[in-house]
Amino acid sequence: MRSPLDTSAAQRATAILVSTLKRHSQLSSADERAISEIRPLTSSVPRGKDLVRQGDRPEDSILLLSGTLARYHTLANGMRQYLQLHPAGDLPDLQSLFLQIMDHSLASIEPAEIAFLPHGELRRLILKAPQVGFALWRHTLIDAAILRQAITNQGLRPSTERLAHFLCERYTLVRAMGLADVGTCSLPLNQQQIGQFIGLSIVSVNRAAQRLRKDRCAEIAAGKLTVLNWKRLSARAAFDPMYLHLDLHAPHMRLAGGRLEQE
Amino acid sequence: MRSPLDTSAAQRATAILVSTLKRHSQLSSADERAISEIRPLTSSVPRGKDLVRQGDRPEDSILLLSGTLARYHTLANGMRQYLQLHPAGDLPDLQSLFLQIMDHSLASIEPAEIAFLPHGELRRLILKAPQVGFALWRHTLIDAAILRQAITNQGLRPSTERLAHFLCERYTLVRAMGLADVGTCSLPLNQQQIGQFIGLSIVSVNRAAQRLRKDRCAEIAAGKLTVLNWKRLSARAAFDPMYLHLDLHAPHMRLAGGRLEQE
DNA sequence: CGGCACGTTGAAGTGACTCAATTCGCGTGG
DNA sequence: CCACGCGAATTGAGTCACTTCAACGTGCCG
Repeated sequence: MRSPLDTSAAQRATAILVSTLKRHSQLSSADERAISEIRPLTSSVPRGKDLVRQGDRPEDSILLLSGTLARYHTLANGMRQYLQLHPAGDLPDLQSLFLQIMDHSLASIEPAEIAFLPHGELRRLILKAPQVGFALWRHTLIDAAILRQAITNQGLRPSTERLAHFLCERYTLVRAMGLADVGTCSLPLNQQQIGQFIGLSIVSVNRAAQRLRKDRCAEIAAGKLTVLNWKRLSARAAFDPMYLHLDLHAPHMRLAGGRLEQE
Repeated sequence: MRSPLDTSAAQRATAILVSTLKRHSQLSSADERAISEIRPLTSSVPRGKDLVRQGDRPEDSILLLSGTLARYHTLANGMRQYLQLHPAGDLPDLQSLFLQIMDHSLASIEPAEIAFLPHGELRRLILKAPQVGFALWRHTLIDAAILRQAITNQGLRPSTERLAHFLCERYTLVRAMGLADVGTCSLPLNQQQIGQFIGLSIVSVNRAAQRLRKDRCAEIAAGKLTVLNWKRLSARAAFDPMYLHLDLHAPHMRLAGGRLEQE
């Protein structure tokens, strides 16, 4: 499954890692050089495959090069709760670097390309370039901030507002990754899965989505989210992107097609 | 408010920090010495006071010496969602070391003693003793694991099971801190606040608590949780403490009064 | 004694759930 | 080309868990 050492693939991976970390952290050129010395193995996975399972003890952390991954919990009765949706560029199980046992699973939602960053190499990298360590740490802290919002979203918001918030977050994150056109981004989930993210039944997701569509806020169709009116959508969700700790004025946010606040 | 430099208070604080980190991480004696060189300021706060607010940019992280703190979100409409309850020994806003802006608030639930660990000193400590940095990082990762469980708890479990899970987590964490007698621990929350933790109305909390009491699982009264039958309680919650990433066989777990699994 | 915070209870309302049927889009095979 | 199957979206109907509202009990403290 894992491809043999391939220099160009490794370079692509480290370049993606650098740009992901630069989204929220400053790196010196020495830091970047240190990162580029990692030689990760890369691999392709089809849709719907578990990369890591609850109870596993992984020896590498995953960098997502393309596609979409998601983390989830499974209860004994088989019910599933999705925890986080990871767009390309993300580091979906960095925590396994310091937590031996996986307390959740990680699956591919779309076909994906991934790079395996061996824990040993990561530790060496962090010792050699502490600022890179801080950037990685910050990355895990932003993850935690996103989890906190998910708690509040589920605890306090009724279905339509809850869905709206979920969509706002997704759109903003994909935009931040520089992967979205204006007013639209991929959302490779069916209504069942969206429900498992935000704690709603499939029927409720459907009706909430219809309300958002009828009110010309947003539209979900064919694995794509279309934002019809960002102002209305984000207002409905009471969405404040502060918790994502992104630099919303950074070039990549502007490049991605203009005013996040408007339209 | 902050007391002047006091050597013995600082020593107490660093000792608590060491024992907290040792709960999940190994520290060399050199690491411990490096930690003990921190000279934090300490302070007492009454019940119900915000230590840090959403939007603040703190310059130190807080170590809780005694009492209880909680983190929470506030929505524009004034609704409150509690996110995490921190027993003595915990580091409730370590993330501010790398995330400039607070995306949530931190308040005292009980009168508390706290130590302020200046970010600058923490960064120096981490550079000097990387293993301490790893331990602190691990601490924030366990926090994230707890947040993930909270999402699943709210998304998947009905009221009684949800409350049961909340109680199991609280009991296990306080036990791990070595602060609980057998079968009982402090829970300085009223039913309103419990509801704001687990996303239930005060009435539902009341009725869920009654069911747990009637079924001889657990009892909540006067700021105290009494576990009547751990097996039944944890089974009802489908509670698996793995996500807390504690060493359940460590001496402090045994010292705290015996078999966590039983009675 | 009065006030207050907290817990408890009953009753009525409702948002979300389950169940079940129908429709839609799309790829596949006859 | 059309029939078919299948997964996903949609819809309606009935139910239920949790909510809100409102009242009342209880213990504590000034």
